[in-house]
Amino acid sequence: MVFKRKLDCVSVGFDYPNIPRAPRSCRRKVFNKRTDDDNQMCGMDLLASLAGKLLQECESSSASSNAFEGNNHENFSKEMKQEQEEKYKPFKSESSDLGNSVSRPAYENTSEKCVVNSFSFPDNDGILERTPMSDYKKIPVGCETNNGNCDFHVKSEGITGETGDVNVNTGFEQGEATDALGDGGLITDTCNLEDTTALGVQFPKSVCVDGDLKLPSCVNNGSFARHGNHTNLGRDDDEKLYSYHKLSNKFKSYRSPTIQRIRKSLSSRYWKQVPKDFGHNRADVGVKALYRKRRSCYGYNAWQRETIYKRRRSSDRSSVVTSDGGLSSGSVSKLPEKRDAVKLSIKSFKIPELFIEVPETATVGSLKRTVMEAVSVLLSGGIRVGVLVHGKKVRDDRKTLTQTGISCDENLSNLGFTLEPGPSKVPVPLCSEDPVVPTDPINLSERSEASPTLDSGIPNADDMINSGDIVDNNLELVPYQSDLSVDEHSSDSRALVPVPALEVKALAIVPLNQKPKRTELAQRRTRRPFSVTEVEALVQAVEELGTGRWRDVKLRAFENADHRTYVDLKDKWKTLVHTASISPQQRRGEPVPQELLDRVLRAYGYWSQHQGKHQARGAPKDQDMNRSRALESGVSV
DNA sequence: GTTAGGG
DNA sequence: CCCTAAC
Repeated sequence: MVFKRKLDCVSVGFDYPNIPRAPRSCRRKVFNKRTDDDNQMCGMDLLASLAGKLLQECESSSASSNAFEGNNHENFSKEMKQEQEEKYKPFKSESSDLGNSVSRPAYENTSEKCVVNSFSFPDNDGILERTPMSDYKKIPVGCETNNGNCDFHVKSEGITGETGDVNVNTGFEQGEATDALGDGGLITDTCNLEDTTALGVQFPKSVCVDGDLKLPSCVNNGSFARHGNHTNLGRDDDEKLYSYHKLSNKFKSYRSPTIQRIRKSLSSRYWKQVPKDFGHNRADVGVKALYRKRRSCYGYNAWQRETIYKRRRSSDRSSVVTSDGGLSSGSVSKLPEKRDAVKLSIKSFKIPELFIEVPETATVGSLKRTVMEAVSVLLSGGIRVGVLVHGKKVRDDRKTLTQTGISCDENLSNLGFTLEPGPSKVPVPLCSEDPVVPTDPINLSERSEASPTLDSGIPNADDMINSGDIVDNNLELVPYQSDLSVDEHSSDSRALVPVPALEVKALAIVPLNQKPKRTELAQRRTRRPFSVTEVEALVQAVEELGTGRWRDVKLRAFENADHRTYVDLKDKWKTLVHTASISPQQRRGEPVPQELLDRVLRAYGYWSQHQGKHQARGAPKDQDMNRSRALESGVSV
């Protein structure tokens, strides 16, 4: 089903900069609530805050794509339009001429759809091995010709201009991990590719290793010696991914259904879990309902933090065990002598496919930020690592590697890792609103996994299924819940769309009789300041439609901007009127051109006086607007 | 579901 | 941006 939806999504011709709603991880609330106990989690905070910051930038940037081509003749006098055209020539020049046709956003049919099949994580030790890359910032983006013809790198921040092969070295024998993705921050970059597919973005081999897992068998390689104590043990970062769908010609954004979690069993590092929305992202739920629902389902944050903390302690304990198991606490020189040490190198992890959609007019920067946001959210949303031995998932985290059959004596090619949606240990969302509470038996297995005491390591349903999907050392992400959806676990590795089934599963754990504490659960949407372009579109729409038809305004000027509700538009208009009424010195935020503010006042004055009178017919004449404005300001005309 | 207005 | 009353 998911796969099918994905195809639908790709084929549907909707085109709006697919700026996903901000991840909950960016929310201030979370950070404010943090206690001292969370100090250790600052790494995740950094990432989250970075994501938030990028998101804002992304928004302002991408907003430029919200080019409203207001060539609608319904309402405006020619003078007005000419004036506007004069003032927005640069803007209009990029827009298709829609003539007298129904007003359509100029970005229609001009957006880029990219499917990011995978992301390569930066090399943990990339600082040493990174190879310089040439500048690839300017990329030709053509919807028809080069669709998807782009590539994304995940780079460590501060190493601008460089990237490198993705290498996640994993050493079970060490304690402290180095988070290549965490503390240093992430940036994305793009470059062109020589080869693309219709649906997917391919990655140059130098960057994407296509999930190959190289497992040097017990080799005291230079890499290990070099990194010493800093060898990575894996990560505890959480991942989340986006997929964007539009159904019924309406754009829908699916938010991180595939919330996944990497768990590292040995590292003492811990990434703070960022609030995320499990659930309610089912395809059969309308966007609005989806939003509404989500807002009421965030009660698990505190709970989740607690859980994380507990898990971290558990993790630490595990680490100790490992250390006791023969590994001195960090003396690198000793390690090669340890016969029972297991060294393996994970060449790359493949991040699940991401749908990225940006308009052609979007800047490369906004593209980067869009991808960055998706990746950041993915990383923050929860992902976990599964270990496969001989294609069979090892569920018991308490088993030693030896017990599991992982040792240098064994053929490590039998060892595999999977990235799985994390929230199998779904904290119980305090959401009881959704009546859909499937009682899938799989949930039981998931629940048992959440409870270590019940974890017997006995293969269960998802074991079988996953082992069927991932039998080799391929690290491609396979939706952990692929078993719940019929069609998507085809061999197509691209079928890694966030799986709505995950939501079902998450919901399945929702207790029925728990009333949501709305005040605690509600989290604000991330603030997304209106760009000048958006303001212009809004002003124009209001000029044409008046101030009492926000739904129409929405449909006319922001139909494809799902993150702008008509309430948002109404609110923005309210603030615009206020802004226009105060002195420029008192204004904050991105300055709105005075010309626009003048138009705001003009329209405001006019529609204040013509409430409803002309609404059915349309906008006032320019002269009327001027007269109205003059009237309001007490100036005779 | 929309609109209007206070927070 | 949220919430809610009113329609």
